[in-house]
Amino acid sequence: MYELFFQNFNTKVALTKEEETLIKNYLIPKKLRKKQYLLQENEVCKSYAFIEKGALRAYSVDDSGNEHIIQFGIEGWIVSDLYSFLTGEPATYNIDALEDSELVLISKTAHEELLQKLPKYETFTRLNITGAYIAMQKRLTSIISSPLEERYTNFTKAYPEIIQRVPQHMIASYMGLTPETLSRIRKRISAK
Amino acid sequence: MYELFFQNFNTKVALTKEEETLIKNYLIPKKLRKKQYLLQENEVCKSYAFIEKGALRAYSVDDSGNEHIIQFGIEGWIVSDLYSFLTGEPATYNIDALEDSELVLISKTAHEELLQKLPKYETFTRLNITGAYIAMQKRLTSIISSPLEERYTNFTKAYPEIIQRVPQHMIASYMGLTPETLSRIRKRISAK
DNA sequence: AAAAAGCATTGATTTTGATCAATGCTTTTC
DNA sequence: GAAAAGCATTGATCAAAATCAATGCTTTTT
Repeated sequence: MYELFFQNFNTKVALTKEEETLIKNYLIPKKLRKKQYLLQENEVCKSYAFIEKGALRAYSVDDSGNEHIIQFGIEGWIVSDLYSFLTGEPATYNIDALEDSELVLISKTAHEELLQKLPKYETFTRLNITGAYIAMQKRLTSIISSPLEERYTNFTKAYPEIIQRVPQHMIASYMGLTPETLSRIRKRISAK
Repeated sequence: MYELFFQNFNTKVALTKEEETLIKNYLIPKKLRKKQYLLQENEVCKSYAFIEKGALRAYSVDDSGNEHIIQFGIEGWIVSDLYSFLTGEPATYNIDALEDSELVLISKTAHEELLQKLPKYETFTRLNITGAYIAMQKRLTSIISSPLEERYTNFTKAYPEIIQRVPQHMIASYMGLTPETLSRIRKRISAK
């Protein structure tokens, strides 16, 4: 249990056995069946989740009722509505499972206590956010600067696993496109 | 000197006089005239900059030679090509001054030493990145989910200072639009 | 003070992606 | 194993933004 979590932690900051035990006391395991929610809009996000197994998505719903996928997550990734988690404001995202999944939850209070008690946990947190920031900045740059075909091929190169496991219309949503448009882009690409 | 920097630092993590002095030894002041570069594409980004005064922008240039503004920064903000700074890879962004500016530079080696020596500096760093992450996520969500008019009004509400100080065609670039389109959107909005 | 450069706006046209609609698969569900 | 739901694709039409082009202001530069 928590194998991947600690493997991931140790590649970022090496832990002693005692430290691992300390952290384990704060972790909460959670299983989610496909389509079940981890978080719903307007709830407060009370924990963030490390994905041990499975796949999830975070999405928002606009005024016209259309879903927009903000983020995917698979094994080894973290999903959350970070804004809600940190501020205590109601979440603007929904998070649900795309496959049966196993999560490790870190509650807000656990997070705060660990930050106090264990400097290595703060380092872990800092590195996680930094990585997430850089990934998101790449995505944003790609959206603003690159033509659609390139954006799609970049995505397939960067996240081949996601392409395998997620239906195409969700990739379209993630890219801010309709499924029809993505289908046509793929056709254009394969014509080359 | 460094007034705003330490004011900002202290609102995030309170420092003793000794700690301030320690940190001061690592800081490098830099003045930049309007249009001067802080960083150019393909250089390695060797420091990040806290803005004491002035305004800067980070932008990328695509294959067709078009500029795309990734980020603005004014007093109290941090600008950098974080990816290049952290990995040592060549920068993909250019950063230049939109006004005569005064910066506080923190070099890569200073950053690493401070992280080692001073836990409060790590907390400062973590909070900075977290804030930047949340701001960027809002921007991304807005791009994917909101109609253009709303995106523009959101932007004006969130960053009225930027609107005041930055020419409109740069706002358009930041939004991923042509100047003509933004002009027409503004016309539509004011017609209401 | 004149010339040049930068900027915002408007109009006409073209391109691109969204929308509406239908079809054929494949995967779930009962 | 039949019915239903979910999914990707294709075609036709519509809407939105980009592009091309021109004009009148400001602000810089010299």
